[in-house]
Amino acid sequence: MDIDPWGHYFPNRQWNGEVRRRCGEIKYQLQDGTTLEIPFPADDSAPSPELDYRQWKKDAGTGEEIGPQVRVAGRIVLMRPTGKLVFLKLRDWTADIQILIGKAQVGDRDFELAGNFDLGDWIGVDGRLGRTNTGELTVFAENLHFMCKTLETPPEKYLGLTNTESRLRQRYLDLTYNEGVMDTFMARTKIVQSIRNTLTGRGYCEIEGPTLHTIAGGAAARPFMTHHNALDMPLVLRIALELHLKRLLVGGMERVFELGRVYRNEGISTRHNPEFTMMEAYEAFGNYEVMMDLTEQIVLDALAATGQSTKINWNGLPIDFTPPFQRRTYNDLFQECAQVDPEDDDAIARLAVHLGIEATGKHPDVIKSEVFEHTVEDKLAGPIFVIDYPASICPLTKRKTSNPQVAERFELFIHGMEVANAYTELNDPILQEELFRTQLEGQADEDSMAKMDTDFVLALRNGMPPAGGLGIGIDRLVMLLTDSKSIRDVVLFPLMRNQAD
RNA sequence: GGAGGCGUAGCUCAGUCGGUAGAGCAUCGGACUUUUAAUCCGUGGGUCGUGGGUUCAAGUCCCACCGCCUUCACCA
Repeated sequence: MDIDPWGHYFPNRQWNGEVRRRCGEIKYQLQDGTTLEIPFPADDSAPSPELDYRQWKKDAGTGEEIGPQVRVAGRIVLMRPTGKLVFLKLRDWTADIQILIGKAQVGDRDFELAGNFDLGDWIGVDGRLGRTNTGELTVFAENLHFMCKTLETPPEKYLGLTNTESRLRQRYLDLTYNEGVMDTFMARTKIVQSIRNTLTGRGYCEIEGPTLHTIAGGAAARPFMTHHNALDMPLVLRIALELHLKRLLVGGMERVFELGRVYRNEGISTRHNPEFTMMEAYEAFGNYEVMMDLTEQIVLDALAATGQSTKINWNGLPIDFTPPFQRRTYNDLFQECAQVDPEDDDAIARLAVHLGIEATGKHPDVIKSEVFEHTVEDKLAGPIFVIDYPASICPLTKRKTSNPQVAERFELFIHGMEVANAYTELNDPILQEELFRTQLEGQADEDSMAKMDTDFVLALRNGMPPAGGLGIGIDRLVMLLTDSKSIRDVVLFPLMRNQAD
């Protein structure tokens, strides 16, 4: 075979999906020179079940279909050779399209080439768009272009690749051969793009902060540890975006956000991956009320960007995103779900013991928070903003002027999942230093907050404008908007252990 | 880390009471100019996750380990 299998250049390619949309251009030409319209809707790629295409063709008289000249490229996912004809199903990331290769039409040389095609090969085809006798939209090949060979056997043509481990370790096969996988990840990019558009549309600028930190701050999580050789300095991977974005507020970036990866050295589950994507946005002169409105807008825009209405299903459960989302105070929900007076620390401690929570030596608000997680969070079908948290569990949040025991914070819950977390940012350096110090007491060394971030306090001493701050877990939002049960379905390459030999 | 499930051909899966390792698809060879998971004829393909143990004999029973899934724990 004198065809270079690795070097064919194939410019000006049209996507298979676009080619399929052109099927309305096909004319059925009769022998007397007149033409008939093909009796299919222009956007319909499948034959109409009511119509017997063979019979229609017979009734219409002998003639031929003349479609536009098209050029397609993709991977061969199905091959049906029948003597001197070969039917292929060609797949690109927009759609599948059938190719018909006839020996008389493409010539001996290209037909010999077609005889060497394997499932999984990448090829390009020049030809005319038309319909076969059964009515299927097809490119009738005139020239073949061989692009790349696959050396591995593809998955089973009907059942696909179902083994979970193989799907994750060989995501490229999952993307190509399993229905809906590509759609989910395309939806993810649309959601991410939509979030950027929403924020930049409101005057935000996007920045890239450092991922290597000397102190892992902005959240309570165990960090991954690493080391810089030339500086002989221990470093940690960031667990949140917060503290550097606030430094930028100090510097005068009045609306700033980052959308990027954070790393937490903790357990793995259907809702946790060690590295995940977070979006944090900070708006000077805003507060948590402003951030609630922004959160709604981000979610609604993302729904629109993925072509969905405000009423969707997740995991068989309905979600109604019709704004405004419900807003309930922490204490109200506590009273309602835990059936205990949210002000009665003793009663809460008794309930904690009853629930099997270790209560001794903990701050009453910490106990309250754990009781809240046990009794309230699972019941929050949402979308619901839980607002006004106990101040002592919110070290980076501004207190209500009317009640310093309450922090201006909200979390957005949907079906028990925490999707967003936001507050009116604390910009009092004296109080911030004091709260860091309080956090230090009784905390284990590996806990990230157990280090005084004097550099951040110094930043605050230079004056941070009052601001609202918002964090959204992108992976969880994508899970909800793509009806995905597991975070592994929305992370292209989730962390896996070394493969067994 | 605890509990439960799973691991057999490239893929999807059977494998009985412990007694010669099986099927479909895919591969390879042949026939076929309108197929739709094409069809028909023929063909090759295995360290049964890894390592031990019991036994005359282990894919099967026992132990340890590796990996994946679920669930709990952990998790601002």
